[in-house]
Amino acid sequence: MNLLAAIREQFARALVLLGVEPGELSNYTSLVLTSQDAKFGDYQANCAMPLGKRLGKPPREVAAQLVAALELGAICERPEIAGPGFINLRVKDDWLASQVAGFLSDPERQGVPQTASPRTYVIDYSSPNVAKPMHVGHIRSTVIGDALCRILKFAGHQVISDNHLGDWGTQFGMILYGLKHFADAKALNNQTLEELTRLYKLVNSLVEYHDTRKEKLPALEARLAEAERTAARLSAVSPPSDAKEAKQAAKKVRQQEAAVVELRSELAELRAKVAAVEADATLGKLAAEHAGIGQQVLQETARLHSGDATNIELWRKYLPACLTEMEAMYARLGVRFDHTLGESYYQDRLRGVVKDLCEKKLARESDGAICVFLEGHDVPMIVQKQDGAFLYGTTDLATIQYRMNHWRPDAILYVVDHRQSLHFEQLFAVARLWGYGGVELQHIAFGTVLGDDGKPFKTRSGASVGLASLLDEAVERAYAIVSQNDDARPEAMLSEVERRQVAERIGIGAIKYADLAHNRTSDYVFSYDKMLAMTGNTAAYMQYSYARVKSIFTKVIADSGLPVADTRPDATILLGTPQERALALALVQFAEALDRVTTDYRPNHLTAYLFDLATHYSTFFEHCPVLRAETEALRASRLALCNLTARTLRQGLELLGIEVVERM
RNA sequence: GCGCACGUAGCUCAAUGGAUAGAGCGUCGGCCUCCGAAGCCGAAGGUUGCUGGUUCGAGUCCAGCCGUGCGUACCA
Repeated sequence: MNLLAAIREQFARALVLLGVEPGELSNYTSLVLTSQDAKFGDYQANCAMPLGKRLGKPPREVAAQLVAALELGAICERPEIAGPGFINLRVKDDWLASQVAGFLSDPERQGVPQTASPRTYVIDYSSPNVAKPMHVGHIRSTVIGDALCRILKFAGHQVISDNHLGDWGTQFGMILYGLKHFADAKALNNQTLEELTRLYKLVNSLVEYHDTRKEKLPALEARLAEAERTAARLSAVSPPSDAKEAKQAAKKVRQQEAAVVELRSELAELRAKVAAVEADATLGKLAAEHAGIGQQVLQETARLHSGDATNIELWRKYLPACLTEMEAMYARLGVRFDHTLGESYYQDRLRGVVKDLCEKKLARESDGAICVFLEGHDVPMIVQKQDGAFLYGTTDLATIQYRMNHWRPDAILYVVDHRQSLHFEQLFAVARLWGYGGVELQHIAFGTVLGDDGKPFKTRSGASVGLASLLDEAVERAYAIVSQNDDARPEAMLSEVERRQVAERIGIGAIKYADLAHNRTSDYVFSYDKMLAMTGNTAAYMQYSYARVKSIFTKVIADSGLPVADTRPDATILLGTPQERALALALVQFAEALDRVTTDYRPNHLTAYLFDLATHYSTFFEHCPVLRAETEALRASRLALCNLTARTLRQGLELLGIEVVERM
């Protein structure tokens, strides 16, 4: 059971007796919380203060009435009223003990209830572009989305995971252009994917080159000139006599000068990039020969969309190589999807979407494009370009329509970079106007992965880091750590094969855990050293904690000679020390942690819980001898606590998509 | 310009409108003839960017300012 939920139910009953309307109950029951500080008990109810205000009675009096109306005797000690009207609750030791004992015969769920109101979720995550190698930016979407799928499913919801691949957009137009102009037939045959990647990168850099020369550089030069003029003007003005105004004016000058410096360095960077292309004999020649490449790429894309036979055939022929590569990556990450319906899947529905939007007067022509104008937005959502091509917004609308028709979900979650929040705001607004008001549409936004310098994580040369090499590096470092530790033992414990397996799990786990442990909405700094640290809130530490618990059972097996060293499901749990009690309470609160994750889709609540559980276990382990316990009954009880801790750690990590190791 | 995020210990980050804002790393001090010390026990470290407001109660909500990042009509 969910202890917090059970206590809240009791409070709901009591609140009704005090005259609170059923519709307002949750305003008050939501103020029943786990205590931040153990000295205030295990749970606290803070509802007497607002209720007292509402009823015009002293809060402490209301608290006393609530306490009198509560029927929590089976679960809690007599509630205490403290301060202005806090009601502090302490869970009874014997109730805790019997709950925990019950978990022993429930290895699948450890007392975590299935939700009473199951919903159907579609979770849209990962969604890489084909041919464009997956990079560090894809990891968060993939890892967070996968964890949310696992947790919602475990909670008893129906979950449909869908990988909405970018397999139909401009990036494939680049491949098409590359195939037609730069392909090496032999390489294309033998090393298809490598060649496609090469083509993508080549075309992309040429497009970038021309775009920079024609658009970005002039724009930046204009901005710089403007900034320089403003700076000159500001510094020419004589300072105002008023001290405060003078200070502000001086500050403006400083800011403007700083802006000029920044723009100059930006300009120098762009010029250097252009110069680098021109200095490269091959690249420079290609750039000169393909001056209109940007437009041409868009035309290739448009031709694909309009059903051009050649482009369709090339697309069919070369898409599979891209997909195979992705599947290998997902296999390594332990991520799977129920569906992989990419953008291409919806291409024949796009025309109909636009037509329908026009007929319903939601969309209209503007500057040659078909747009949906939305109240409160300066820019419209464009659903069809001047050249007739559709955009990802169009595809996203078609996708919503498809998902609603086929799966009838209660919620669709999009696990996508926060930079796309404007797009989703518009998409959801249009979807609601279009008739999909009943479904919960949520952008599960997350922050950028940064390097040590606080800027988006890149290699030293400025390229984005490929996902494969990222994983390799983490696993390599994990291997070094595992080997070093094992070598430091009097006698090595792990075989080479085992070391490799452990390193893979620790390395991949480290990356996933670091991602999940941070509040998803904020950016976070990527650091191998931090994520692979054996101390602190890391996957390695959690895995260590698990292995350490398991080692007790290894010892039991060795000593007793019994093949299975599990605890008896009928063991009695004894909670004679504060450490045992704290551990038992932590075990019971697993359900609450999962609940917190599902209410606002934040996996970091689960990592925080697991770290807390591991810490409670360490304290328990330090203070309470297990195998050398004073009595046989105490030994059985403590072994049971160890067993349940191991199970909860394993289960919790599994819900995050992280594998444990039995020893390391 | 407009819009959206964010600003918390030296660093990396938590915190559901609740009591004295918490962890880890780092620093300092204790604890291994004893189940994995990758640990435990303890100390130091904060005007939660600033100023107001709402509230019995604000890191959290509102307004204004300062700073950072991102986005802003035909890429995704």
